[in-house]
Amino acid sequence: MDSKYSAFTFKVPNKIQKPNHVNFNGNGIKRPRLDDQQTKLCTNGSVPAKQRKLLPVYNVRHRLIAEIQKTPTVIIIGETGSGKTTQIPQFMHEVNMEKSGIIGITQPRRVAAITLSSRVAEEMDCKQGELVGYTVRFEDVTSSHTKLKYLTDGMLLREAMLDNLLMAYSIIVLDEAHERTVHTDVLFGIVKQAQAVRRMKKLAPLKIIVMSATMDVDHFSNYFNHAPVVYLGGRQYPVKVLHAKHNQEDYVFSSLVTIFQIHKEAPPNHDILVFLTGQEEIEAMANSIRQIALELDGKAPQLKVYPLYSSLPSQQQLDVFRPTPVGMRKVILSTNVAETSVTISGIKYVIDSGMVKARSHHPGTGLDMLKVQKISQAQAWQRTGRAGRESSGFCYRVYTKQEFDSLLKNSIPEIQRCNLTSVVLQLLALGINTLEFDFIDKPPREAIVCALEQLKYLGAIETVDNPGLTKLGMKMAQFPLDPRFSKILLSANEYNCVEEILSIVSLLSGESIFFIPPNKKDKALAARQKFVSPAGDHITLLNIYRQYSSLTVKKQWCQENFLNWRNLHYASEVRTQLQELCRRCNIPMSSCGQDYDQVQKCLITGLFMNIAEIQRERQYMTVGSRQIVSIHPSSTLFGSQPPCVLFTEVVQTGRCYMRQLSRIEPDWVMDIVPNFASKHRLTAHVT
DNA sequence: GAGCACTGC
Repeated sequence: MDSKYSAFTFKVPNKIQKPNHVNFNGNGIKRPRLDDQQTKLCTNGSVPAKQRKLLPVYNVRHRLIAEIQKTPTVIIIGETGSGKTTQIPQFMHEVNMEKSGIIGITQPRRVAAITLSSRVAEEMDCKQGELVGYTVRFEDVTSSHTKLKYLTDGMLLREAMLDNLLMAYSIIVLDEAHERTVHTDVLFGIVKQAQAVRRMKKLAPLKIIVMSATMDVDHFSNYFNHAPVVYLGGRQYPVKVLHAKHNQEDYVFSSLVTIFQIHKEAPPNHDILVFLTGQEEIEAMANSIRQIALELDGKAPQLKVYPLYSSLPSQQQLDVFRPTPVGMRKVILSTNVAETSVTISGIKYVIDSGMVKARSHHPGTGLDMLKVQKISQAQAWQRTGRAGRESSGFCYRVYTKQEFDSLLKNSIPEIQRCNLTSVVLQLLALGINTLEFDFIDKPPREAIVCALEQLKYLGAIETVDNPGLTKLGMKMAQFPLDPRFSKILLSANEYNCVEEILSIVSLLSGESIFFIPPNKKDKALAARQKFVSPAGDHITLLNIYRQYSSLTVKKQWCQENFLNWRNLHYASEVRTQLQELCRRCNIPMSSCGQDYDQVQKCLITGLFMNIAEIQRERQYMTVGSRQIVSIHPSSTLFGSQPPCVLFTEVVQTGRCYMRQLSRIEPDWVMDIVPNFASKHRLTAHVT
């Protein structure tokens, strides 16, 4: 019970019986509708039917097609439920707009690409992979007959690296553009350039369709040379928005109080979705709710509480989707996974804490920060919309209208707050200097220069001022990895440990394989102890992977050992893919057996910028950027104090924590990267 | 001493 929320958990039952109430204003706050002055091609929106003909977009298909045919680029703004993503590609195909090419429709997420493709294949009465197909990592369900291809934006970016004019496509639809993922943002520039070059060279034209749910369309339109904008109505039910009347000091507490205000009055089976910021907060609130609900026994419907966050094992995530038993109420406590990635039916009430945990990158120090911060207005509306998917609903904002008005209109695009090393390398592979790239929103120049400097250190480019790719850099760009990991993999043969590095890099490039349930922490840690190596986290990961891959019945073993099967399985698929790429690069397989020093030395070839030396009791300083850092409590090295460590990343939460680390010898650094070591005066603890 | 938003190749 050492959680920072534990005190809170016990106070709540007393507090809640006092007249402690969050007052909400409900007077006429309406979602800003699409401007009625604009051409609105669609109005109808209430018929709940499966058939295509009843989708709002169907009635306007002729005008829509005419509009798309007129200009090379069109922006389509459509509300949820307009049917734009499934129908518009079909309409275009019906009039053979793609001619001899194909229609590519990008999605930010894998599942979306797969499910959309399967729905459209069904509607067109064909098998997936024939006329309609999809391409995501590890899965290419397309054939030479495929005309409608749903794919992740990252996948299209990979394809652009083989052909930057994207000649296979005659139409590219960039869907969910408002999400502004790094990949979508880069694609904006790539397709815009491909379209211009194809026109200039008199090649087959490329039509671009940008689909978004945002109202802020001028930005997109201006970027694409004032492309026309088409508006589509949706089929969203009205949601009544209520704001807190007074400022709330504690969004967690206010959310909790609001849950019970609703619970005491709302009819059973009206489910509640609460947006919070992270695992610990969610689990703590789940406990509070369960305790309070006990005291309400008989006075309100029975409550079922479901935490929801992405590191939850799949089975527990699936529980959320089971229909609520009659006479009961479901309360789902979710991170922002429920904003876009996961859709739950039956939600009548949304409680919006107004907060989100977000990662931001600081180019100068190379540090990442994970900070709870205020959401944007667009995000607030996205959350609100989750209450109106099947019928009208309510959204309780645990913050005032004034606070809402003071929020940013849109979230800062990812490209302006992430590490750009990968992007810069990929653009270079496309022959583009990032400093000159036509971004819709430019990332800070400093961030680009830092990325170039890092690539120089890794040996991927000639110089920062003349960033031509080296032979090594070209190879690195082929790997779907952080450039530092690509470098490590490409060095592995020198250290005779390609097998081992393949495993470690695959595990590092996915999500955590450990699942530590808050109530069984001791058992989970004891289970992990069986794999722990004194060398640190990287070798511990290797130990786990070696055992995992030797087993035939893996799922049960994972469960017994508190390991996340889904993530381990994913890592094994990554590993297969990387192994194939190694084969194509003529890297022979090799293994160092138990000689783990080889593995550790190899890791230094890519992570030498991430070395820290002990300064005093439990306090470390990074060698390059001179930052004070500590060992993250999740590390197997937490508790020990090795003089010199190599880490995978630093994340600042409260303090700056190094995550995924290995103990190393300073001498190794001198040998492997002598220039770096002497430049930064590595203190080589001579004994 | 004390903590892990979310995607994606």
